Amino acid sequence: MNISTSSLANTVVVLDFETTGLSPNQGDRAIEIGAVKLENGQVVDQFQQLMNPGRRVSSFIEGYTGITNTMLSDAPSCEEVMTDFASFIGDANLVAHNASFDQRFLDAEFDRISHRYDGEFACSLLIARRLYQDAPNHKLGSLVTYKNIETDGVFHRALADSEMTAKLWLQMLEDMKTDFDIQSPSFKLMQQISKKTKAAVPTFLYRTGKGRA
DNA sequence: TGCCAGGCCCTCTTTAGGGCCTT
Repeated sequence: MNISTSSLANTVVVLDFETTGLSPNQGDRAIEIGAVKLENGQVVDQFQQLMNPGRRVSSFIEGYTGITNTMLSDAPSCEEVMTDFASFIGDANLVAHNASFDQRFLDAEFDRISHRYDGEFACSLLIARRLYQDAPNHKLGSLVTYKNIETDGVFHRALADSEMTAKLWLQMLEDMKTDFDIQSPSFKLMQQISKKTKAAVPTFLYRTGKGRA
């Protein structure tokens, strides 16, 4: 493995979209993308950009995100922003909270610019449901409180949410070290966890930590 | 007019239904 490949293997981009609604299949578009790049557990870069979806957003979305039609009127197009974002992520693996949602919008927006990427997704929500089975719920904000993760108090903006998700991701890696003696949890291992039943995860992690997987 | 997401996951399940998550 050469140096660049080795570096890529340890690079993860944690991302979050703000959008006009819940479904690109129903015509919804991205209005903001935020992301942080992690290398070997350290934040090395970040990305945040509003984008103009070409139509007005609802008052619900204005209230939910704080992103107004006025703010979007001067923003570059989705196509411009997503072209820049494609360069930012490269082929790194990706993390998001409820990743199926962000993956749908990433794929839909990349389709519009005919861009393909090779990275794979891991879902912090699915992993948290398995690792933190005693949490009151698994909303991002609730998990941040549950794990005493420091925030700046901003929610539902793309960069702030991606930063919180990145901190949650690193916390989960740390907890796997302390609770299951897994010193360097790989991205693949995290994906494996998200696909196992909740009941099977503790035994799986115990055996992995003891090198018996 | 009325409807409108999609995937995961649990259970009073599997020939189903509904809550949880994301905006």
